[in-house]
Amino acid sequence: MVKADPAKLTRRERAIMDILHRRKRATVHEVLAELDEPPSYSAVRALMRLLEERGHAKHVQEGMTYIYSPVVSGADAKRSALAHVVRTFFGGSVEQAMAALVDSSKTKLSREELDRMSDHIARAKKEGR
Amino acid sequence: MVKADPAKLTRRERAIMDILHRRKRATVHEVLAELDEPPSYSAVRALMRLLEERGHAKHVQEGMTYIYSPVVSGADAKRSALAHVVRTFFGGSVEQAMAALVDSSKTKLSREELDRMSDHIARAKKEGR
DNA sequence: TTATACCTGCTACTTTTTTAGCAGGTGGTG
DNA sequence: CACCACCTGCTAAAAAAGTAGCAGGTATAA
Repeated sequence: MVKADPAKLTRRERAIMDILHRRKRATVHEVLAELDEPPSYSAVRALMRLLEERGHAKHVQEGMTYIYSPVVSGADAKRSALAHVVRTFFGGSVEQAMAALVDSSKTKLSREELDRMSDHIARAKKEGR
Repeated sequence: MVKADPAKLTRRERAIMDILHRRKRATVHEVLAELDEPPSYSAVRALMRLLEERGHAKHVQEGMTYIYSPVVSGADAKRSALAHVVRTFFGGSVEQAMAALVDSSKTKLSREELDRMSDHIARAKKEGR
């Protein structure tokens, strides 16, 4: 049932999909501009066509150009990407993952952000009861 | 300076490295057993040798067999994997990532876990102040 | 209309990845 | 010792990925 398994992506394909997820939507040129060691325009185009064919991306036409975006919804992509990291690097422990998340960026988190995070957890506690 | 950039991993290489990260250490057989659509024993062996050659993995010999493990420290790998997900799927917002983390597994998080998570945030607040 | 500057589709080629299997070594067991 | 059951190293070939460039279409402006 899972047609577009992200684990099956090629190196370049993965790089491109990451960009699409980051930007939500992008033209071939935009993708090309963000790629490391960028190949030719033509090569990127071919890959994006392939990604579409395999069900990872889709496009809409706007004027003459194609605007690509990921086919899995943002929410689903987020969930599965997080789940994969939690499973692979944190032995499945959400708690440990969260701790790492808070610590690794300690300096960058404002008081307000931390407050909102507390709230969020408090809410989860209440709902989960 | 970064010799072993995880973004440069091949599809199979990535799958193997994920297993190594998950298990911390593994023999060729153990890796083979966890691979989807497993290739031959020989193929896995070749890949693991390659991974080592390229600086992603290392091995120690135990008796007659090699035990492989990732070369980057667990802590570093965790950090960079999380950072990548946060950047790619959450526009760099740690807060949003955390919210997704809490929500996506709401049912599975025990009261105790949520409490410890709150504590962790509280501690970060104090330290960061 | 003609030229220019975009864009996509496609095909063929090169390079890298992925794979299998042979060669050879080590240790245990009868 | 001779045999069996493991293990790794290596080579070569198949398969997949990555790439370039030609063909052709559409809009815009002179």
